[in-house]
Amino acid sequence: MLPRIKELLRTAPSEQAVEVQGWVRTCRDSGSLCFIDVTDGSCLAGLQVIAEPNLSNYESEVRRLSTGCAVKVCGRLTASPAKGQAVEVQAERLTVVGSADPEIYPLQKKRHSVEFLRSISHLRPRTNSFGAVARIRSELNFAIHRFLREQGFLQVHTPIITTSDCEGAGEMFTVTSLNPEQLRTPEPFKQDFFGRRAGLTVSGQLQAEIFALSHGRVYTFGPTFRAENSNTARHLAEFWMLEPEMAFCDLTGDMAVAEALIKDLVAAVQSNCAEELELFERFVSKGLLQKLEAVQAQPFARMTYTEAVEALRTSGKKFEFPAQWGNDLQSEHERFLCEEVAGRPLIVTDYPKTIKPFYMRLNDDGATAAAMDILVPGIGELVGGSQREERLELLEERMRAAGLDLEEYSWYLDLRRFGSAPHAGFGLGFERLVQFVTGISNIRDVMPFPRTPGSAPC
RNA sequence: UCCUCGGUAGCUCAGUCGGUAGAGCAGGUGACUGUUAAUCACCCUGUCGGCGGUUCGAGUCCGUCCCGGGGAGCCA
Repeated sequence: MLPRIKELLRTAPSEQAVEVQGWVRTCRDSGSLCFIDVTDGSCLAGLQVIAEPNLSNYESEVRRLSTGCAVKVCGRLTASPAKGQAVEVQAERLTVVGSADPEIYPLQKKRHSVEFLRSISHLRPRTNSFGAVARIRSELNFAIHRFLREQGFLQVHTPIITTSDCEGAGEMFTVTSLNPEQLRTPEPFKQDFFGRRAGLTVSGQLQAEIFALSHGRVYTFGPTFRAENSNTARHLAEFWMLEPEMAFCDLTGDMAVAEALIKDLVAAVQSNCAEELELFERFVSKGLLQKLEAVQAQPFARMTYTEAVEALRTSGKKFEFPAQWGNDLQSEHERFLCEEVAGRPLIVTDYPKTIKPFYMRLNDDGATAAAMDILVPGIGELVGGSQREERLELLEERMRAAGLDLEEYSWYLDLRRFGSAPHAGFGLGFERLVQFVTGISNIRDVMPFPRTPGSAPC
């Protein structure tokens, strides 16, 4: 395969023959020559192509090139005499592979608003910033698998179509092969494909627990679906979630893995996507690089829920909803604790059992659960996790209290009947991680094809 | 879903007291031997989100619906 622009930019120029295929970002006609900035998506910087009138199609095609055209360039890699780039390509042949009518091509050689780009999700990956997001996203994806593999984790492919509702995780999309008329019958799902109601997964946790209790350290990482009518900058109806699950692990071990993971992932982007981070530092989020440095510099801050409530009540700061033990923390509370009290990622632990789902392990105080949330500046909750209740009687009690049918979850209870072991895990919102690392404020701009209430264009 | 602010040229926006709309950028044509969001000159650009109402007259006022931003709830 031909070397990509990312490699060519690092190659010492010696008039060697090269071939480049990509898209025109800008084209400047300066009298007797054209400067064409070509990108192939491999990196942020484009490759400058010099086209002179000796090209056979100079007047007919080259001078008319515009943003978005697909081109193939054959030429020689030379040292650039001007500032701005070390190397450039002296074109010997330039073929227009696909034109892009500048009268109607939506992308211009100027900055566009993210709202406008969101309306053309099929073209926005061609822009500098969305191209950079895509590369960082891919880097983070790879780093997740690499890190967990290094730590001895096994990846489990948990089902996308599921019949078990991970209570507390949100509304499920129903999956059915029935037509709308059949759905109006009294008990429609008995006639449905699976003979019972099925839906798109809201979490792979319960199935991950199965493999944690056979393989020790496992993770599931895939698309997750929530049919919530959430209209915020940090929720999607379809998103990616990483869920590690570890046997013989308590909440302390759970937090240690989550913290080490986040630090490693941030480091991977810092060393492999430095250009992209600089772009976001300059144009998206001033202070981003410093914020990421702060992640590495010291251990994450930690406090219990009870301490958090106390800190909020004695802070002297006025909140729209005053903190009160027993109520969940409000967004304003989380922001204050994380951004102003801690000034770095913060882990809040041991929430009241009444505001947490049935599977979280009851603490010895009988009032709190072994839960932990990792809050990060600018985003809020990045990770939610817990030690799971491994004691059969206590789990059954919690399930009955939550009004769940124990028969439905008999397989889950079997895990406690046979060879039960302490285990813990967490869920990390992948898009929120991409938001945190890039400083991009709206989650719709870190997802290639965001799905939100009323919007799923392509 | 609730609160709030918006929707005017391809994009970003201005538009006063109700009197049939304007700027920058982009685009077009030309000039220019090294440009970096090139520069300079000239030119083009409108269902003022949709529907209904008030009025002699609505981009402007009223109602309603749609779409978007910010905040909240739910959570990753």
